[in-house]
Order: sequence, then structure tokens, then C-alpha cells
Amino acid sequence: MSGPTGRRLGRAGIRDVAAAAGVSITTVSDALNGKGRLPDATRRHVREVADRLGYRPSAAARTLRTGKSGLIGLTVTTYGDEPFTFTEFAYFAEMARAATSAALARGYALVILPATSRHDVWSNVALDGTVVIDPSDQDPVVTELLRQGIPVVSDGRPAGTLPVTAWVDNDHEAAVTDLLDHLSEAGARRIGLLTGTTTDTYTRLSTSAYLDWCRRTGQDPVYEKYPAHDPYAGAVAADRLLARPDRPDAVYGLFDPNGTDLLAAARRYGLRVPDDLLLVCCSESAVYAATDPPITTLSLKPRRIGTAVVQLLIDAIEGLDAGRPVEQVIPTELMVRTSSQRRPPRTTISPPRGPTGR
Amino acid sequence: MSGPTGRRLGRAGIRDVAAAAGVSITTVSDALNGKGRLPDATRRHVREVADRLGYRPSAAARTLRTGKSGLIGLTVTTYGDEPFTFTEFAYFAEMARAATSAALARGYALVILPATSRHDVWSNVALDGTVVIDPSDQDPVVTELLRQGIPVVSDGRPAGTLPVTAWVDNDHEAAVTDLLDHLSEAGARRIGLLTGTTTDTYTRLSTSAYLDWCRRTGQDPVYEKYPAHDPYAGAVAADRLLARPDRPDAVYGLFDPNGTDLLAAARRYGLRVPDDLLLVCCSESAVYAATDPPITTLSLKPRRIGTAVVQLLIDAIEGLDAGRPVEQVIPTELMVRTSSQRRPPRTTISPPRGPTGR
DNA sequence: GAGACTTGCAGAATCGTGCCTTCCAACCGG
DNA sequence: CCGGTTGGAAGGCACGATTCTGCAAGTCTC
Repeated sequence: MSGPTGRRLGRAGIRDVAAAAGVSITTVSDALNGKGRLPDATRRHVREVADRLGYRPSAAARTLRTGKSGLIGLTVTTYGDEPFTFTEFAYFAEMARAATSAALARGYALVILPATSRHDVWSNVALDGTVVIDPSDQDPVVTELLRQGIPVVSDGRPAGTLPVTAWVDNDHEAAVTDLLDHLSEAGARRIGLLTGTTTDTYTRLSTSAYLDWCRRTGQDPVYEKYPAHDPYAGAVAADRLLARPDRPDAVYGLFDPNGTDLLAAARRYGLRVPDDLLLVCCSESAVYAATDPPITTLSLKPRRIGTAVVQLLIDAIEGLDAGRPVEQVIPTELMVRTSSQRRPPRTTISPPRGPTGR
Repeated sequence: MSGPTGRRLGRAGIRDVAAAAGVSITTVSDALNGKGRLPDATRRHVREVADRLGYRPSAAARTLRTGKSGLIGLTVTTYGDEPFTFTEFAYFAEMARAATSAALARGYALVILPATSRHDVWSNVALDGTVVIDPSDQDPVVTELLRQGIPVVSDGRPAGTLPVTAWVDNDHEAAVTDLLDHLSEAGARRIGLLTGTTTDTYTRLSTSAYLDWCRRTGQDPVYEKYPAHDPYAGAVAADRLLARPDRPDAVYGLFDPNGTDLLAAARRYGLRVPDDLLLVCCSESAVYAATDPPITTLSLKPRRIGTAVVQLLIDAIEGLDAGRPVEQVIPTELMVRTSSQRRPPRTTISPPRGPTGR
């Protein structure tokens, strides 16, 4: 006998629900999706039966039919075999967290994908759109996605003429300039820079902003480069910078671990912070509020970036982006702490404050 | 004229490839998937035509047909609206990184999903399996997934009788016991604990191991609890612990930021580390190698856990897990640094009066 | 009370692949 | 000459949902 569909072993399908509810497949679909014109009684009945059978619609079938998967790719830059770099941990974690939240709030889920052009995985997942972190010039993955008509929003302004759908970034030049002005006002005469050897936009723009500032203010640049993905190289570079004959009296470190590395190096050379050396680094880590002394940090606001990137992307996916600007600049925040204030207000020992600091 | 398929606007389908190559759909499918019996000449020809048209098979259609999506869910615990907790940043980031790598290496991609039972997103994505971080007892999401026949592997041994497919965890009792022994050998007389208010397995097992150790060694437990997701509460709790009349001469902090918080608190009270206070915390962060003094940390080896979890899950998905053990214990590593090594011949100053001998 | 309109629902096409079945031609030994 | 085997490729169904079209019955209007 060929029963309605008796061979189903595992999950219940829409046919089973229709049969159990005594209605047609169309009615079930409409009732569950709130689409057709059905009396509430039928809707409730169908929903109840579906619940009773534990029915879950097949995501694959729905995606095939509607062309929308509800999935957003999150591309992470890769060093060697490992996805996303060591030095961007806190930044990436916060950015990804915000992006995940924002996506989920709008009914999308995030898929982590490698920046490599290994087609295997990319073509195995149906994406409605993709977030690309710091795409390289002429990025083959981005080009291919755009060719397929898939929106791409990048974190970090795209290098070259990469025609991304939209991008979000900080104003790195302004951030670095403000920061150097801040150090200068605090009494710095010679500001050094700890920078990276990579050619990504962040490193490039920050470094050139530093060089511009030096040229404008007539200071000789004093900087050390190192491969940012190597934590040991960072400590060595910090040491090198403070060992120079033209030792700077203030240092800005572009990467997260630079703060502790510089602090340790300063200690080795007997330099007191902030009396002998002013310190600022770019970091999202909360540890710099509790170091001795607390270190001034530049925050790139990864939460806001992650949120903005996803909003822009979903707007583009859903066609809501008409007339909206395709570029968005997120302000940075300089969290001034003791390490960059030459005249410390001689802080009285205060107990830790509560969340509201009331 | 009704051409083969002239209405296709966007991407090329398998039909277009078949038409362009002058073969049937079956042949294209077989050629690209290496399935049928075809001469190499035909294979190459079809592949070349497919490349020329920029053909990418529809992931949705393939998933619908084969029942395999190549997607693995990564469930993150949620506090409030934000996915994954503040305090587990470095742990989660490293674990997710390793899991992503391991999955990609075997041709799978990772989807980040919330632990909430909001069915919307969960049912919108076709998963071959799921990794659950620290599932709660009777977790409805896990139960539902297992009911649907989807393998679930958990990071952290499941509470209660949750019938997960497999799990990976550290031996938290052994880790804490070893760590306390280490502190005791370094001269600690009264070891305090900074723990959390949450009921997850990690917190629970670690705390009970501490209490057991205290009972076994005859020490009075000295501990402070705080909501682990609140960074300010952590600083306050650290302060509270060192302000107690029965102040400990060694502290173990269960969460990542405890190290810097305790160090800052010790400084406020004029306690030198390690001379007056021995310090250990559980962290994956590299900053503890550069603090003053460097702090001994317990590493849970999140990279190994992430890798193991994914391997187990994919083995289960692909049916390779017959006879394999369904539980795997990853060893921890105590990275001994200055903060837990008492200077050798220094006479220790006896701590403030407390109930001695009992 | 007859057309016009609305309500409630069913039939069936369709999305793009994978794969099972069928079919043809060529080849081969006896 | 003929049945059997094998290489090569096409036909067509199924995966499980969405949705367009359409039909019957009820309601309204004048």
C-alpha cells in the first residue's frame, strides 16, 4: 500500500503535517508563514498539529525555493593555517560578537569563513551576503562574490578600487593625529611608534598619519616595525625601540600587546611611566585599566563597527539601502589613563568603583 | 524561439553548463563530482566549460538532495543580549579559532548560533551537527537537536543526564587540586578563591574541588563570589577578598581578568607579589607573561579542546565514530611564573590573626 | 435572485542538484 | 552469426518547501 508518506523515518515533513491536520500542503505553509488568507482557527489548528509532530521546515528546501538562506559570511584574515590573527584577538572577538548579535537580531546567522580562495567551502554554503575584514587589493574572493551578485561589506576601507557594496572604518588618520597631539600636549618631545610590517590598511594609514604628523611638527620619526602576528617579535621590537640612541620619551603602539610589552621594556631600562616615558597603545583589552600604571588606549570601537557592518549588509540584502550612504566612519575613542599624563593629579587611593560609579 | 534556458538572469545553472558543453545534466554532474564512468576528455571539457561560465553549484540544492550541508553550529552561551561572555574572551576566541580551522580542514564551515531557544534562527539553517559550549542541564536546544537526529558534541561535560553524542572537557578537579598543591608547596598557608555565581560546570567543579581540597588539608575555605560576566564586579570581589580579616596569603582566580584585578588590589593594600601574596589565575591571555610580576596561569588548552570537539563531531556526522570513545579529557597546563614562586629563603611574615588550628 | 466580490483552500509548477535507471553502440569469444 | 559484456551518456524522478493559479461556496448589492 502506498500510504500518504509512510516511509519517513526521521523528521516529519510538511506533507505529514498536512495529512495529520486534514488540510493541504499549501494551507500548512500559509498557516505557518502567516501568508495566505486563512481564518485564525485554521492557523491555530495547523500550528498545533505541527508542534505536536515536532515539525521543523527544511532550511535547505526553503533556501532553494526562496533564494534566501539567512546566512551571512564573516571572512577572517588568515596568517598561516590559523584564522584571524593573534594580535587582533580582543578586537576580533568584540567585533564578531557585535556582528553576531546584530545579525541574529535581524534573523540572520553568521558563518565564519577563511579568506583563502579555497572554493570548496565557499561554494558549499549559500550566503546572502558577506562581511570581509580588511580585504586586500583585488581580493579574488570579494571579486568572485560580487560577480555572483552577492553583497559584500568590508570592515576597513577597501584598498584600490575594489567595488564593495559598502564599507565601515575608523578615521585612522584623525585618530593617530589626535593621539599624537595629546601626547605632545602632555609634554612629549619625541614620540616613537611601534608598527607592523604588514600592508593592511590599518597599519598603512596609521603609519603614514604618524609620518605626516612628524613632518608637520618637525619631529624626526622614530619607529620600529615587526611582524604583528608574532607576539615575541613584539616584545623584541619594544625593547629595540627603547634601546635606541634617540630614545623617544613617548611611544604609541599600534597593536594590542604593545602596551604590556612596552611597560615591561621600560621597566628593564629603569624608565618610569609616565614620568620618563608616556605610553599609548591601540587596544580593546580591559587589562590596561588595571596595569601599573593604567595605560591610555585608543579604542577602535569594534562593537560599533561590527554592528554597523551587519546593518549595512542586511540593508543591502533586503534592498533597503537605496539612497543610504555606502561608507560609514566610526569615531574612535581615546581612553586617557595615567600612562599618558605627565602631571598625574596625584591620585588618592580610591576603591574600585561599581558599574555606575555612583 | 525558446532557447535552452534563456531567462537566467544571474548565475549560470547546471543546465546552462550542460547546454554549452553539448552534454546532458547528468554528465555535467558526474564530471564535476567525479562520480560516473566518463573518459577524461569529457571530464576536462565539462570542467573547462563550467569554469568559463563561472558556474557554482547551488549549495541549497545540493544540501536538499544530499542531506548534508557541510555546516556545523557553534553554540555560544549568552548573557543578556550579547553572545558569549566577557570573561571568556581569550578562551572563546582561541577555542573558536581552533574549531574553525579544524572544521575547514575537513570541508565544513562553522555557524555561530545563540544558546537561546529562539527557534527562528536555528530552524533557518541546515546543520549537520552542533558544538555546544557548556550546555545546561536539560538544555532544550540540545534535546531538540538530538531528537532530530543531529549529533551534538559538547565542550564541557554535560550536566545531568543530557545524552550528548560526545563531549570534551578538562579534568577540572585534578587541575585545581594540582594548582592548590603547587601553591601549598610554595609556602601558602591560606589559599583564597575568587569564583563565580553562575552554575555552569566549570565554576561548579572548580569550586567544589577547592572545597574538597580545603576539607582534606584542614584549611578553612576563604572565597568570594561574583557574577563573572561583570568586569567591575570582578575588581570589587578581588578587593573584598583581600580586605577580609582572614586575608589569604595566596589566591586562585577562576576567570581571566582576576589576575590583573588581584594584582591591582594587592597593590592598593601594599601587598607584594609573590612575597606577601601568591597569585594564580585561569587565563589564556598572553599579557600575564609581561605583568609585574608575571602571573602564573592555568591554561585549559582551548585550542586542543576546539580541535577535539570538531573532530569528534565530524566523525559522528560521517559515521566514523564506531567504537571510539565518546568522552575525551584534555590535560590542562599550569604555566608557572613569578607570582606563585616564593623567594627561597625569605622568612614569611605570618598573616593577620585568624582562627588557627581549625 | 443574479452578477460581483470575498473567503477558504487545493493543485501543481518550480527551485537546482544528485543519482537511479535505461538505452545505445561497440566489442568479443565461440 | 549471436548473446553477453562494457563504456558512455541521456531521461527523469525525488529532495521539501514556496507560491501562482484557480475553483467552490458564501456574502453583498440593487
